[in-house]
Amino acid sequence: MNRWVMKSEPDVFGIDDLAAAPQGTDRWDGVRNYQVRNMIRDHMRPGDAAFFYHSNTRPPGVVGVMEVVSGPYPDPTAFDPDDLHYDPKSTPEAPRWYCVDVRFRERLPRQVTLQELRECPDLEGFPLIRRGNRLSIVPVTEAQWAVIRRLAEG
DNA sequence: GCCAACGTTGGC
DNA sequence: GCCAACGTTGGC
Repeated sequence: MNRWVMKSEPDVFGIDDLAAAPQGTDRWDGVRNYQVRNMIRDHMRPGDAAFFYHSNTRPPGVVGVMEVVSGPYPDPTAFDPDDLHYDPKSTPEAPRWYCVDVRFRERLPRQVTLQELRECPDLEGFPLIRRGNRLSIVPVTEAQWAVIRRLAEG
């Protein structure tokens, strides 16, 4: 089982939106970065756990936990000319972009802010807190997962 | 709203 | 294959 942090802007799609979705499940689509695409396509599997991270908000940070509930499959939004994430270079025959379904598991007892993550000595080298990191999905080790969980307990 | 960081595009 | 221009992300 792999562990991840997945970022989304709460103004666009936040933890509350996921919790309110049917069965608490929704498609994590719209990824248009090759590094992130590769992580989804090659390493995400059903049963993986993921922190839900609110980006581009004040304060940014980890707010909840979800579970990957599908294998990777071609991102249908890439095929839809009316979609914001339409990419004519991706076709059903040769899909360029991938997505997974995720299910809401829980809200954390309290948000763990980016600042707290940065200030935590046990998280040194964690890619999420690297300056200039722009990947919307980041792998998390079991140890890092436990540290973040503990921070969320307050 | 600003701007640093970084990915992508396209001319050459 | 280099690199400048441009667009986007995302913290602040």
